[in-house]
Parts: sequence; structure tokens; C-alpha cells
Amino acid sequence: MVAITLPDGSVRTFDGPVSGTGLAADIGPGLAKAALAIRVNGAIKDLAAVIEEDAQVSIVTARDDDGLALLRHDAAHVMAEAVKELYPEVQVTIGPVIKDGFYYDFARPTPFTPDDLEHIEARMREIVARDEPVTREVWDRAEAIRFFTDQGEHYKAEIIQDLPEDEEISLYRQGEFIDLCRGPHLPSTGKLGKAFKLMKLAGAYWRGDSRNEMLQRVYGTAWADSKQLKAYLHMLEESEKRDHRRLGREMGLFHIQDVAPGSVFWHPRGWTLYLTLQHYIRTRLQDAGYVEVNTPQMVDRSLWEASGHWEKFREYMFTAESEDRILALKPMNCPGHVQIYRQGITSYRDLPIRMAEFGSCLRNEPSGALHGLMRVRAFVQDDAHIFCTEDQITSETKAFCDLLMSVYKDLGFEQVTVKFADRPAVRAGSDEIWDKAEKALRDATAAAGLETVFNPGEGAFYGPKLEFDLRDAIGRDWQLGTLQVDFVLPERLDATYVGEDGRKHHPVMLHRAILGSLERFIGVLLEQYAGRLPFWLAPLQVVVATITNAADDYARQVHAALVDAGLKAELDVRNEKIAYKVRGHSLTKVPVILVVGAREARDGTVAMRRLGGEDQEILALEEAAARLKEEAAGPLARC
RNA sequence: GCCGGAUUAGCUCAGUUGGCAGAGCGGCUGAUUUGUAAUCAGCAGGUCGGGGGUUCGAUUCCCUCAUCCGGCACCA
Repeated sequence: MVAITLPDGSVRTFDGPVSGTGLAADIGPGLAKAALAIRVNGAIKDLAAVIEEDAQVSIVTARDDDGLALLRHDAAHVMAEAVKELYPEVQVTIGPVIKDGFYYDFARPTPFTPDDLEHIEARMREIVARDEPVTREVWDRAEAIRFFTDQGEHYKAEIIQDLPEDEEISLYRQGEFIDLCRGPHLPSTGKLGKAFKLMKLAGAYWRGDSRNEMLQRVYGTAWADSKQLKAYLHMLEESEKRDHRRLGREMGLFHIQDVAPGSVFWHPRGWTLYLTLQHYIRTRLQDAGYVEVNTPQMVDRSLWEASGHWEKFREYMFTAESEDRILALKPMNCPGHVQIYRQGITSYRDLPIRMAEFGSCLRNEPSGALHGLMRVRAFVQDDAHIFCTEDQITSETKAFCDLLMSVYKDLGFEQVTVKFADRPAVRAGSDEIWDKAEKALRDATAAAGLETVFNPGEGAFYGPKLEFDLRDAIGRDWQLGTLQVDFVLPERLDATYVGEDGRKHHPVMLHRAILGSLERFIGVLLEQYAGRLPFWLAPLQVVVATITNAADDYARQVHAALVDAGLKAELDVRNEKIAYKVRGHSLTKVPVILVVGAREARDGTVAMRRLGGEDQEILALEEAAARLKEEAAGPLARC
């Protein structure tokens, strides 16, 4: 007797062992058709797997996340089968499930073309139509290696070679295609259905290592039904509309041009936004006890040698030569800050010193990494270095985390992922120092009430690190803020303070940024709001638009009143219909349009229209200006 | 940096056996004086990314460089 408990608590008993297929059929024909796999006591298995003893079992369908993942995994296998049929010389490697889809990496002397993609997808649909049974086989390791080697599948043989000794070697067979796979899989290729699509081609290094050969990666997406697929494709289209590069052009904020790859030409409105954001963060830093400095852009190589950058960071540094010296454009501000710190003698009583700088940094990022505002070669961070004693690490870190969360909240970001990265394999400093630094950082994050995701071994070579990732509205994560505990640089650059004991000690440096680079932050901000920035941040807040030229003089008065109130306002007295003007300014995401015609001119009022709104509000001019002025103060109003 | 794709007017894009360069939007000018997401007409606007080659002739074919896009690697 085998008793099976279903998720609803009901129990079904069978005379003997029963397969997932049998169980699903026993429950009902509808479920039998939808069944993709089973979950036995929490572990997901093939539908064909036999349940030998009493267990908690649920039937997995494409409606649950595990089922969808299975579907995608099978899509990868079906794609590999299609590729092997069409191009027998290709070697298959790995094909995992990823967010929204799957990919498979193939080894092939010549890359695939977009035309090939169409053929592959068409063949996949044939394979689905064939409804080939998918069966699991357990092989002897040596035999499996020999098998794949004989087939010319050297990557597969290598994968098996590297599997742990005790791991079972399972192969899945569908039609003529046989692949190494842990499973589980769908019972047959027909279960994949039709809701999939091959999306793009890309190169990808074998085992993710750029020293290895490059494979051909084919990305695809797969869903439970065509409605979901359609919704996904629609979502992608919508995402494109909020791409910050597109918004930047449409809103007239900035452009990037091939004469200066990785650098931004900020237009008047974009620069206004930049300055507004900078003013905000500068004020917050001042209020938090930071002092602001500015350090040289070009610095002799000797300083970079002393700091370790010449050794560790050389390839990212731009250099210039002058009078037989090599100068480097600074990629970071930290060595400069240590030079300021070192002027004169510092007492423990002076610590902590929180030294901030909006310094222009240049890094020669690899050309393939450049991406709009998100990854540039010239940028400004809201950078600061906190020089403190070891005892102060916790309190300074907590204060920083609090400040950071408050800033993110002001700017409209509520969901922050905090990653804690600990000691990497290659590092400087003793284990005792690392123990101390990691503990201090952990204590501080706990004190700040932050939950962290552990990111093992990803710390900086000089110390552990917190990374603050923001998710934009499209669901992408961007690392913006960071805090790094550094015991190494103060020593290398000989920064000291005199302690209570009258002796010299090296301070600890906390490298920290909240916005990260202003460039990247603005990119994230634009995507987060789809260009519809909060009023206080909007580079153009109000347009005064006339209905007829008869209202021009009054419109000028309105505009002047707004400017007097400190608002960023423009006047639109073009000889155009109001609908035309409204549309134009709406497309550039101006948050407020004040419409004035003969009535408003007569009454001394304005018709206020919010971006995207359908109704208007008639207000006295003074009232409107006062209200908007208040709104424009933004979060700094409470400072 | 690596793999693939792209580069035509300010923007979005058409342009096939290689034969004088196109549209829409935007801009300018004129008419229209307009009530909340596109009024009408006219005009201007191009080394077809740069360089080299093949050809009587190249936006089109070949080579090369640059930049951009999508991945990969990188991201102190």
C-alpha cells in the first residue's frame, strides 16, 4: 500500500508503487494532460518517476514556477535537438534556464546567422509536433565519457569528467538526441507547446572565462501559453520606451557622440537635472557632517604606484605625458584625499573626518562595456572617504546606511538589495584584521536594521564591502551605493593619527558612495520614472502655454511670476493650437502646463494641467505659483 | 577586449540583378487666432559613418577603421 497526500490534504492509496503519470491520471484527465512533473516530499521529479512509499506529492504544471522552469529547460533541449539535426557538426555544451527563458551554448566553427535562428525555431516546432517521448537513463561514468567523446562532443565529456565522483550520470533521450542532464524533464517534447520564441544570438565564453574559446549562445523565451508569451513581448516593447537613452533624447537631456565614446554631452535641461541632484546630495552630505574638497585631475604616476593603483588598476587608467613625466587622469579620488589628510598632524580627537568630493574621474572601461549613462568612461561620484578609528567603524557605517536609505527614499526608491561581500581569496591584510573588519561591518548593518544578501569572496582586496543595488521599474538591478572598509590604503600612503596613547596609528578608511556615479544614477532615475520625474527634480517644471496671441502679455506676466517664485518655467506663445502645444510638452515630460487664454487673462487665473492628467484646475495666479513653489522645494524642505 | 548585428536628413526608418537619394515626424516661412496629446500649404535640409579597393559608374560588392546596439568577459 502506498498512501499519497496531495496538497489539499486529501490522501489517495494505491496497491503498490505508482508513477507520477499514474497518479495524475487517477486524479483526473484534465490534470493528466497538464501534468509536467511531480514534486515528491518537496523534490521535483520526472512524471515517469515511481513513488515507492507514502509521500506528500503534488503535480507540477506549467502554471507553477517550477513547471515553467521545466518547460524552459525542455525548450533548451528541444533547441539543442533541432540544432543537432540541422547542423550535425555542432557540439552542444550547456543550456540552462534563466529569467523569462533559456539559452543553449553551442560550439561551432562559424557563428549562427539570424536566418539560422528562423530555421532552428521552425525545426523546434516540428520536434514539438513529433511529440517525442523523453526518457531518462543512468549511465556508467566512463561509458558516458567514451560515448560523448566518440560522438565528438568533447565539451560534454569534459563536463562529466568534472562532475563529483558520487554524482549519478543521467542522460535524457528524445528522438535521436541524447543529452547529459540532471533533469527532471517533461514526459514528451509535445508538452513544450507553442509559446516559445528564439530571441537573440550572442557570443559567450566556455565556462564564462575570457581565456577560453567563444561559443555561440542562442537565447529564447518560453511560457505556459501564447497569452503569457504575448504579454512578455509586449512588456519588452514597453521597456524600450523607458530606456534612458531614448528618454534622454526625447526630453532633450543629453547625447553621446562618437567623438567622445563613454562621455556625456549634457544639454541645458539635462545639466539642470544633474545640478539639482548634486545640490540635493551635497546638502544631505553637509548636514551629515561631511566636508567637501577637490583634488587634482592629473596626478603623477608615483602616487598611483604608492597607492597600488598602478599595479592593480593600470589598464583602466588614461595617462598623459608632459616634460618626461607620466601623469594619470584620476580613476578614483581616494589617494588624493589621503594627501589632504596628511597635511599636518591629526589627533584621534579629530576623527572621524568625512571627506567628500564630486571629483571627475576617468576610467578606460572596455569598449564593449559602455552603455548609455549606466557605464561611462568619465563620471562624477558622490564620493567620500571617512577616516576613522577601528572603534568607529560600526557607528560610521550605521550612520552611512541610515543616510543612504533616507536618500533613496527621497528619490523614490524603496526596494534596496544590500549585499555583503566578504574576504576574497587574494587579499591584503591579516586574518585578524579581516575578522575585525567583517565583524564591524556585520554589526553595523544589523544596527542599521538592514537585511543583507551574502556575496561570498567578492569583497575588495583591501576589505569587505557592502553593495547597494536598486531595482529599476523594468526589474533590472544596478549597483549604485557602496561602502568598503579599507585598512590597506592608509598604510600604503602613510596616513596616521596620534592616538590617546601618544603613538602613531593608521586610521581606517571607509570608501563610500550613495548615488554612485551621478551619471548612472540619473540613468536609473529616468528609467524608474519613465521620464516623469518628480516635480522638484524636473529640469523644466512648468510651461505657460497660450491659447491665442491675445493672451500673450498676460502669459508673460504668469511666466515672470513663476520665475520669481524660483520655478523652472518656460513660455510657449507660438501660434499653434493648444492641443498641439500640450502634446509637445507632454512628450518631453513637462510635469505642469499652465494654459492661459482670454478668460484667464481677464480673471487673473491659470488653468493648471498635470502631465498625463485629463482634467484641469482653475486657480488664481498667486495661488498656483505658491503651490508649485512649495512642491518644488522637494525633500530638502525639511532640512 | 571577444562574438554577432547595425550605421541613409535633427529623429524614426524605406531604398535589389551597381545607373541622378525617399517618406513621416521635427525645423523654417506663410496662412490660420485656435480651449487641453498632431490645423493647412510651401520651403530648406544628405560627402548614404571614415578611408581604401573592384568597376565606365558604388548608398548597393570587397577590405579596413570608428562608433552604436545585443550578449559574453570586465565593473577597483
